[in-house]
Amino acid sequence: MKQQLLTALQQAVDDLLLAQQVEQNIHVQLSYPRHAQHGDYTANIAMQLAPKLKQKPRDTAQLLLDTVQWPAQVEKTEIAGPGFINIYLVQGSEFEVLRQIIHAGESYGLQSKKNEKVCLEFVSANPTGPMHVGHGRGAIVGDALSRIMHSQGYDVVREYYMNDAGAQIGVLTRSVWTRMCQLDGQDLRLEEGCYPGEYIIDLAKILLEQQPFSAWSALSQDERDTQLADIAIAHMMTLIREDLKVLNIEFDVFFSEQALHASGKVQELIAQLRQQDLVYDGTLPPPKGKEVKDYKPTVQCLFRTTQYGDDVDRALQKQDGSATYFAADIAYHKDKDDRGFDRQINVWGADHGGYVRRVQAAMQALTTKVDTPEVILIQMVNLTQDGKPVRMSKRAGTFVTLREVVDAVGSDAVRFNFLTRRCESQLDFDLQLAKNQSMENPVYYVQYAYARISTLLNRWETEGHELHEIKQIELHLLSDDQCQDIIKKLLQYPEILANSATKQEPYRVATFLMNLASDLHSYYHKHRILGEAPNVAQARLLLMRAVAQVISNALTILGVSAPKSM
RNA sequence: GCGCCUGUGGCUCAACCGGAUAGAGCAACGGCCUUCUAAGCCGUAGGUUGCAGGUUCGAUUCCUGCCGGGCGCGCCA
Repeated sequence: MKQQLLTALQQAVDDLLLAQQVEQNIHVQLSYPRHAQHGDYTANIAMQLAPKLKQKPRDTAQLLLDTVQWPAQVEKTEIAGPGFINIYLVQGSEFEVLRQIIHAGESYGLQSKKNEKVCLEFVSANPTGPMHVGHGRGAIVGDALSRIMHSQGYDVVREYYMNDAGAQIGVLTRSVWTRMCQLDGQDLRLEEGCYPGEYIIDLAKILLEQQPFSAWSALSQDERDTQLADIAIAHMMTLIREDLKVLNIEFDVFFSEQALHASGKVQELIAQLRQQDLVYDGTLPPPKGKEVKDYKPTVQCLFRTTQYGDDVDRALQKQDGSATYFAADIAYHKDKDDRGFDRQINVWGADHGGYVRRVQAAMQALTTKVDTPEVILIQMVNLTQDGKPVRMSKRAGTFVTLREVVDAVGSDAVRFNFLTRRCESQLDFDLQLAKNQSMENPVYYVQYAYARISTLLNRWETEGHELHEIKQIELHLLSDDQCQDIIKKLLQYPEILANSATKQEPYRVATFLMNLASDLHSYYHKHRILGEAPNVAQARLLLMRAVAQVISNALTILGVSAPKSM
């Protein structure tokens, strides 16, 4: 419907521009007025057009209205306020959406295949310990986004980049080995910087069960480190996968940084860049913003990222000649491009904000694609306990695991809680509050609405009644304001979902659900359904079915369950 | 110092690509369960959208400057 209106109006605008010999393209937008008194749809086009035509907006609106060929469902139009064109549909045309929903069922809101391959990378937490609450936000947003984009026809691959190479793996093996030594009875202290968490001790025990300490210590240090690292990483990834699993999150691809190094692709890349004169040997200025004691200017292999908008050129090799994290990361993103993805989207924590530009710069140099990868920065989760801030750090061992929270309040509550806010806003998460007052979580508000409807439908059937086909139902019984509000929301759901995908903002779906649930609760309270005359009951049940369907569809897309009873 | 994000009732957040009268929840106060789930509903109170300019017919939204909060700024990852 909206599309038809747009087309009609656009035609009139184009004609008008042509007639007035204004060479400009302007595309019409229709929005839903906040107040019902302003019609079913409203257009602000006249106000945008008027200055270009040197007219008064209301006059322009009139000119447009004189020529528009509206579809038959348009009852009337009016010019209002400074020049809005308000459109009113024929009574009853709004019921079409109910027919659509009942007919489409689970697929209401979905879109057909777009033939666009998207690589969505998220979580990518270091395999050095279980996930903490901060990781959870990125995990949930990324997962929800993948579902939302999938629903809109994108071909989404969900990818986890395992940082299973580099210094933190050394720290991990050192930590484990120290614990193993301690378990063997040695009086050893955990070195500065090692991971103090309990989970390391668990791992140490597992390793000692595999073979006795004597066997481990018989190995050369290199050999031992390699073996320990392999097992430790595998173990940590298992933990992480389990943590994700309880949140209903799974990945298509786990991409290993180590494998990338081993394949020689990183060195290859550097060689290739050198050939293209994109790297050079130079010195970096000392870092700004904080005192650096041991800064020594050294000659390094640098990538000319400044040519693509970065602040300084970035090092690809450390002093010892090994590749930097950045070098591997470029190779990784290049690899994704080679794998044929049309788009790369990365969900990163805000602490990686400064890193975005250099990766994009590198990708621009390598592929000429601008804005690749697209990065969604998730702002930090400020964890508090009883109102007091808790610093989360794997190194300090002061973190609250994601698992702990999920076990306490459940996947649905955690997911929805993290999805109700925009990614750009910081999030306070009080552990105690989350556990105690989980009932306040808006997810229950939404699920409750669904459960109420389910009960109604269930009772209706157990009492031996049937649900009528939509053509038998007296739809005009759904003409009061409250019904109309609900129907309008149902109508807007596909657009909300589409916007949520294009803008990559899952919170829109969550917000929509809360609004719809609010309407439902209000309606439910005000109107009886089962006790009414059969024709009234049938009509209202139809509305209920449609609402339940949309709630269920939207919850599913957010990865949240829709229980039939609570 | 520079870059990114952010500032909306006491608190947590909405407001569709700039639209008409800025909306919810929590907290406060007052009501509603012999009837489909009170995890709910209805009402009252609470706002100069951080401040100052600018662009526009029109600004919470865009631009500039200031103020406040967060994150980041070597060869760590």
